[in-house]
Order: sequence, then structure tokens, then C-alpha cells
Amino acid sequence: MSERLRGRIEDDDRGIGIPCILCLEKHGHEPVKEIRRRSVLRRKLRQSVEGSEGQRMTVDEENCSCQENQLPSICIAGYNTLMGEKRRCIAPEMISGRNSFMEKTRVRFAPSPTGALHIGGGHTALFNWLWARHTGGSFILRIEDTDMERSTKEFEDTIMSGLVWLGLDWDEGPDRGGDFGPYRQSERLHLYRKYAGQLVDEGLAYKEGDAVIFRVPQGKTLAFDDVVYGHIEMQSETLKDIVLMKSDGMPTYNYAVVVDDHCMAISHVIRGEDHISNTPKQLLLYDALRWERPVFAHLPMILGKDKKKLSKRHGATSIYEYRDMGYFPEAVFNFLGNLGWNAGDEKEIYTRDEAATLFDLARVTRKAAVFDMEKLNFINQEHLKRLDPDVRLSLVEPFWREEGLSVDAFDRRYLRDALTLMGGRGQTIRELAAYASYFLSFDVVRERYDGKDITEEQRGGLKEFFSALLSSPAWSTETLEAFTRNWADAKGIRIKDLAMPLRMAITGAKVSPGIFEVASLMGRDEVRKRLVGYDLLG
RNA sequence: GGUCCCAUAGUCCAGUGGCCUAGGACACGGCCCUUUCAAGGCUGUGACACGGGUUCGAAUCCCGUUGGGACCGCCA
Repeated sequence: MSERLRGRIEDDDRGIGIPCILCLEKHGHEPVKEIRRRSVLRRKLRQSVEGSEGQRMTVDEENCSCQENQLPSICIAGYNTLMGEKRRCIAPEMISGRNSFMEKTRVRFAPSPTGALHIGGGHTALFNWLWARHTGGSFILRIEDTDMERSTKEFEDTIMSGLVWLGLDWDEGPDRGGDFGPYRQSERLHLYRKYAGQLVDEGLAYKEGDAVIFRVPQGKTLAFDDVVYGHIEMQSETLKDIVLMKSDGMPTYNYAVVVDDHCMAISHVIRGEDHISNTPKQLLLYDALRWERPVFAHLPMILGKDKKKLSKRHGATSIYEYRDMGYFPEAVFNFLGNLGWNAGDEKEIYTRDEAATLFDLARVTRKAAVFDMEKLNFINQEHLKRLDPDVRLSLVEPFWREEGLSVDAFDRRYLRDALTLMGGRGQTIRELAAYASYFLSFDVVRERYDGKDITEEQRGGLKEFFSALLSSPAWSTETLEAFTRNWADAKGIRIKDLAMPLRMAITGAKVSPGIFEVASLMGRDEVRKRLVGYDLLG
């Protein structure tokens, strides 16, 4: 960053300076140290972003009483115009201490391999990924396996495949390496030992048993500016001394994150709101180690229907359970993305790429969000409708196979068209597969419909009609429908009285897509077979 | 208990002191379309937690109350 900006930032006791161009008050600019309110900071931030997007500031410059003091904007999540060049950067206004202004964005997802990837973890990973992709930065996967009791390699693998399933690819990680490895905490012990030793040597930490404990100084105000929650501060008195190294030789979470985030040059720490109260402890460690702090951005929690932290008793919590229920990655991604973020317009269905383009940390909400399955269903259905027919088929296939249907016996084009015909029917892939199963099997039809509702009196008329229908020369949706309409007109009956028995006989259900389309696609032979099966053909 | 965070319909979001008679979406109800069910179109019910204050003007700023949540581990 420029010396001028650095000076300005450090002049202020909070390490923040707001240039006059963002002055919104007609009576002159307020020193930022008085603008402690989160909402004001957020407004400034917003203003700045809008200004950059529109290539000019939205502030009414004529009414700004302090134009001569005007400095070009330092910007947030947008483009910096300070040096007269456009450059992506993060929010200096929101930064205390470290300024990653000119540096590449580096974010990380740091799960501990003590379980499968769950909804909350997926949400955090997603937001990190979005920010990395939005800023053109790096998304790093770090495995926090310092809990030797509960961590397993299996869970590590499951978590990784869960991320892959969601479409969240990482640039550095235990499986693919990177310049800041190793990416498993259990392999970085020398670092934790080194800095713990340094703190002990400096008298900032002490040993107790085999553990190393950091002495929390009294009377310090621990403050930071969170990108989403604003200014947060806490008094050091409220903290107990912090265990750095456990007696088993492993570092504790609060210590290891600090060492790793620093050593891996993480620019933004984006994690769940439940970590807000851990942050002051980490701040203390950054200061003790004389390291620059990353930017902190905490994310709202995801709650169950009872507004309690999402857990097993709320039903499915692992990402894989959703896959198995018939939800697919783009939809889960989309749904999770809508929890705590929106692009500022009314768009709520988007692809991964669209989300990455639109995403903005500054627009993340603070209120905890309730996980609503109904909404997930809807979003899944919307994506299902938009899916490429071949992709849709490949997604439905496994569910058909699971039901024991002989998928391979059919022409893929037929199956694909069958699914296309299903249109918006079904919210999950599993549902769609079940609804469309009659295209592949007459058995499923017989299982659910016995044909006993047809009276002998009706049967006569139907046999006559179906025989005529089956021997009509053309076999298309249009001809089938026209033929049926004409027949109904001629006999003075409702078309429904012909269409419904046909539907029941070939699909076994009262609901289906347009029955003439179904019959047309299924083919004359198959329709004949099914009508014969119900004794409806003369 | 201590500390911190949050507060717009049942749910997810919009809202940044006047464009608010509070907007969109899910869910729910009605109507249209129609061979059924979806989809689609139109439409209805439904919210600024409460109380003070600042202001000509408050969902929005301030204070308090209430409610909810998180964290206070040699778990992460």
C-alpha cells in the first residue's frame, strides 16, 4: 500500500481513515473514530462500492462541504481508485492492523476431520470459496486434526469429497500441496512449538506441566472490525489464560489458527459467528507474536426449525444425506448461498459462476438463518427444470437403478425425452425418478393400479375406442389428441372419460404429463401391451 | 452466572432518515389455463418485538426492556 495511505490509517487511533469523498454529512466530515456504529461503517462501505461500480462516486459532491480535503476513495470489495488505477482490494475501512490492500486474497476452509461435511461447514466453505473466486484469490483447504482422539483420515476424505460434490474446488490443500504447506495441522507441529517457545522466552507464556499457556494481560481492550458484524470489542479481563500447547504436544485451536493463518498468509478469516468470541483471544496472540491481523468476517449461523443450532435431531445434517435424498449440488449450493447473503436484487436462483461474480462479503447478513427444507425443495426444483436434458438423465439414472429398473434396456434419447416431458414435476431427483418410472416398466404401473374401477359397461366402449386409436395410421401427440377429441365429440362424451382410462392404463397414476404426449413417446407397441394388460383392447 | 452477538410475515431475503400505503421469494388460500397433476399467469392472507429519545420526519440513528443465539475445554 502507499505510504500516504498507511500514514493516514495509522494516524487514527483505530487504524482507520475515511476519505472525505465518502462524507455524507452536510456539516462536514466526522473523524472515523467517532463513527463506531456498524451501520455507518456499512453504509460507507456500500457507498464506496456503488461509486466504484458506476465509475464515479454516488456522493453528491456539490453538497460536500469539504471538497478540498477530498482524497480519492479507498475502497471495499470493489475497485481502488487511489492510485488512479483500478485494482481489486478489500476494505481498508474495515481493517484494523494488517492491511491486505494490495495482496492477493487468500481464504481458507479449515474443518476438523471428526465427522462428515455438514450443512454449517458447507455454508462456511461456500462463502470462503465465493470470496476467493469473486476476488480472483486462492481458496485453501486446511485440515485441523489436532484432536487426536476424534480425527480420522476417513472423515478427511469424506469432507473433501463433500466439497467436490458441492463444486467447491480448492487451490491449495493436503491432497494437492501448495507453497504454504503442509496443510494438515498434525504435520505443522514444529511451527507451533517454535512460536510457543518464543512466547515463553519472551515471558509472555509459561509452562504448566507439559502445557504451554499464554498469560492474558490485564486492562487491554481487544477490538476488531468485522466485515459483517462491524466493530466488536472485549476487555481482556474477561478472558482466562490461553492454553497454547496441550500436554499431549498438540496445539489448541485458538493458537493453531493464528499460527497457520499467519504462516499461510491468509488475508481473510471467514468463519461462523460462533467464533466471534474466540477472536479476541486470537487478537492477543497476533499482537504478542507481532503479526499483522487478517481481516475477519463472521458468518451468521444456520439454525434448525426450532431456532437452535443445527444438529442431528433436526434430521439430515450431512451434505451427503442431501445428495442421497435427491438434491443436487447446484441447488444445495444455491440454497446455502441464500442463507445470509443476497445480491441486492430480487434474483435468488443462480449458478455457481453467477454467484461468484455477484458475491460480496459486505452484503452478508447478521441474523442467524433457519434452515428451511421447503425452500430447498423449491430451489432444487427450479434447478431441475433448468437442467440440460442429458445431465438430468445422468442424475436420475442412479435412482432408477436403485429401484431395480433396467435403465440400459432403453434408448437414452427416449429416457431423456421422458424426463423432459416430466417438466417441473418433482422437487427432488428421487421424486422425479419415481414419477417417471412408468416409462421404464409396466410392472410399477400394475403395482399401483389394478384396473378394477372399470365397469364392464365402460369396458365395452373403451375397447372399441382403444382399438380404433391403436389402428390409426399416424402416431403423434397431435393425431392422438385429435382422434380422441373427434371420438368424444362423435359419441357425445367428455374427452376426460377417454383420457383418464388411458392415463391409468399406461402410467398407473391419476397424474402425469399430457397423456397424448406420454403415449406418443412411449410408442404404439408399448401402449398396446399395457392396454392389453388391463383387458382394454378388443 | 460472565462476555459477546442478533431482532422486518411461519421461513429466506430487500430496506442504510423522506421514494414505505414496508418490496420479492418459499409455504398457504383463491382464480385462470387444462384430459389429470405439475409448470405458468393473475391474485389473497401475513411482519418492522416493546418502550422511550433524537429529528420537521424513524423499519432505518440513540438508550432501555424483552426475546433469541453463541462462546466461556489441555474440542474445534
